[in-house]
Amino acid sequence: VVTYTKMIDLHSKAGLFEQAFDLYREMLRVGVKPDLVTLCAVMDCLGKAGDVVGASRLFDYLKARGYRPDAVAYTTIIDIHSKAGFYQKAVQLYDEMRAVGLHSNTVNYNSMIDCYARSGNLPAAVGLFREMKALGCTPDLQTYAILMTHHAKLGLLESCLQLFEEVQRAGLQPNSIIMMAMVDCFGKKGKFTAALDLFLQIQEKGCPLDVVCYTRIIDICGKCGYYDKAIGFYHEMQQAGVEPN
RNA sequence: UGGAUAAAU
Repeated sequence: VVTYTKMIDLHSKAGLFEQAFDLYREMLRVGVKPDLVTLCAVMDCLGKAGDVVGASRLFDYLKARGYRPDAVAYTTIIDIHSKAGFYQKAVQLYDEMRAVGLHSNTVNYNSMIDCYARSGNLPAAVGLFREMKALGCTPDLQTYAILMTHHAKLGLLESCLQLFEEVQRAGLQPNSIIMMAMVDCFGKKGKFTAALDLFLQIQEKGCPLDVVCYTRIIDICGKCGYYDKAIGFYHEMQQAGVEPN
């Protein structure tokens, strides 16, 4: 069962959904009984393949068959609904998780914080962030990345800066996602010089910049009217060995 | 030995 589960997961992560499902059918055919971990991997695969209904049905099925979903199983199905835009259903599943006595862990909080923020309820997202800290659940870099990204999208510079300070106070190493959220936020506020300065700092520090980072600085340059700089970064990107997509 | 969470256009 461990081998089949790992194989299903590997194919799913490689985007080979049909082959992942084939492996699941094969294990059933040869009489290997899937456990909760297997079903979780299959749910995740269904979700990534865009079949939210299928994932949801599998979750209901597994409960009906007597499997007891753990926090990972709930996070899997919650996140599938959240990413597909079914926020209410995600929150409903989150409530159910807590109702059955399961505790949120950092990953579960991260997923729910993102869910609330995506749904447009940033106060609820921040509320969960406070709750996790109050309950002794340590936010990680991803927690901050999620919060900073959403604050940046709304141009909430003060909050973004506060979160950035908190990252450093927590002794976490800001990565390019964290840094780019700050760049975005400056750009959103029309503080082009600050955005550009920070981006140059990231470059100087040798922080790995990928096509997403370059596309964002190009976009910011363009939106601020600095067309020459936009083209400049486009060339710089290629000189750095990053291919445009 | 296996499962869940973060950024652009």
